[in-house]
Amino acid sequence: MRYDKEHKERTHRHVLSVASERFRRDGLSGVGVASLMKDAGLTHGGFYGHFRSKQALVEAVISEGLEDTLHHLETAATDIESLVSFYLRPAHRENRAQGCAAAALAAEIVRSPRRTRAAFTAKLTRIIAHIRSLLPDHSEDRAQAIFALLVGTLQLSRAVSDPALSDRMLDAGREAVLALARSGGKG
Amino acid sequence: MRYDKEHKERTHRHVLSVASERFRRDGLSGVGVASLMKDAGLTHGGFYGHFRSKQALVEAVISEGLEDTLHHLETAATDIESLVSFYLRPAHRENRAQGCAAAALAAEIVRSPRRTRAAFTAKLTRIIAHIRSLLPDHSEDRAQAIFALLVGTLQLSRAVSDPALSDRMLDAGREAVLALARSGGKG
DNA sequence: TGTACATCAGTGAACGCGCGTTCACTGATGTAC
DNA sequence: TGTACATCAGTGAACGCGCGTTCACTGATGTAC
Repeated sequence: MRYDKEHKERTHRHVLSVASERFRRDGLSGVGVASLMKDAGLTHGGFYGHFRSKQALVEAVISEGLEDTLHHLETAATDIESLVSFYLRPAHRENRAQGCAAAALAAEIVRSPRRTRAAFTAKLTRIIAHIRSLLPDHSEDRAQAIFALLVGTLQLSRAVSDPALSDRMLDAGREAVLALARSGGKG
Repeated sequence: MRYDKEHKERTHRHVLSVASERFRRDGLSGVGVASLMKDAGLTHGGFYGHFRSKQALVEAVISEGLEDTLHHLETAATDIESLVSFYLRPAHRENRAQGCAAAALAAEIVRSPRRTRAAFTAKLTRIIAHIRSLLPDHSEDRAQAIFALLVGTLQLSRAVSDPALSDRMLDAGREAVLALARSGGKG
């Protein structure tokens, strides 16, 4: 099976994309290499032709996943109202696999090696910078708090078993983000 | 080895307490039954004399852990300023094992069976009710948003690899919670 | 244009290991006589 | 008070399974002649 020049690169991206969805849905430790490669339509042995280890894949997924989230925010959210409606909409709560990587993976990133957390930090900084650009006073502190509020609200709304409470939390989160955007930071 | 009447109950509580710390530190799927029982000073076989399954332990830990968090908030936080200083202090960020169970376990609770999420929801409701009681307007929406902001801020501050950014996020979170408490909910 | 060969992405058996769970067993001690 | 026995919390070997990783191999096809 010899393939054309771009074949391997395409497969690499495909595995990365499948991994990105599976990790967000089932967690970093909830997805095995074999099951992941099966989902990608390949056998497990081929994995190591694309990534040095599972940890290397995790790192790549975190970079890719947050880059993705950043891209979504940049295109869908050109003002704070659309940001908050985009991020805290019920469809986002229901769709973990394609949703925000920070919200899905934060807890496991905490337990990851420094290198992985550095990759996360780099992307997070850019997401916060985008939010900052949407704020009337461009407050860095407020942008940080707003993203934390978005992530926390999405996570809790997903964890809760009562749909009415979950909906209400999304609404409360939306209102609170707008209040924070209005009130301005401390600096 | 026959023991006095309360011996088994004491062991049960001890295993639960060790599990509670280990789960918060290493995640629900990062702690095996054998390693957990070794930490508790016992052998793995004895586990099933105390819990029906690992999932049953997880449920118990979530209930216990959030009850604990509620208790801490009730005793340490009698106004919104002390709540926010208590929750977002650096020592809390550093001490996952004894810290807020909601922040440590939310991501994995999302993927847990309905029963487990119901246990979480029950305790979460009570935590929010306590925060609500500290707010000038007793706004339920604001209380929900404030807890989401606390959880999100703690998680992100733990995930980030840059200590200065992490400190700043705690500060920004504190300021934002106070702003939310002041500005009042939508209702 | 036709043939021989080198390439290399992907295959799948095998590795040692830890997982959750079961179960026949141990042995210290409370209780019955 | 002394002895025989029942109790039962805890032990540790064993189960089937999936984990991450390695490696000798396959075989379709681009390239050299």
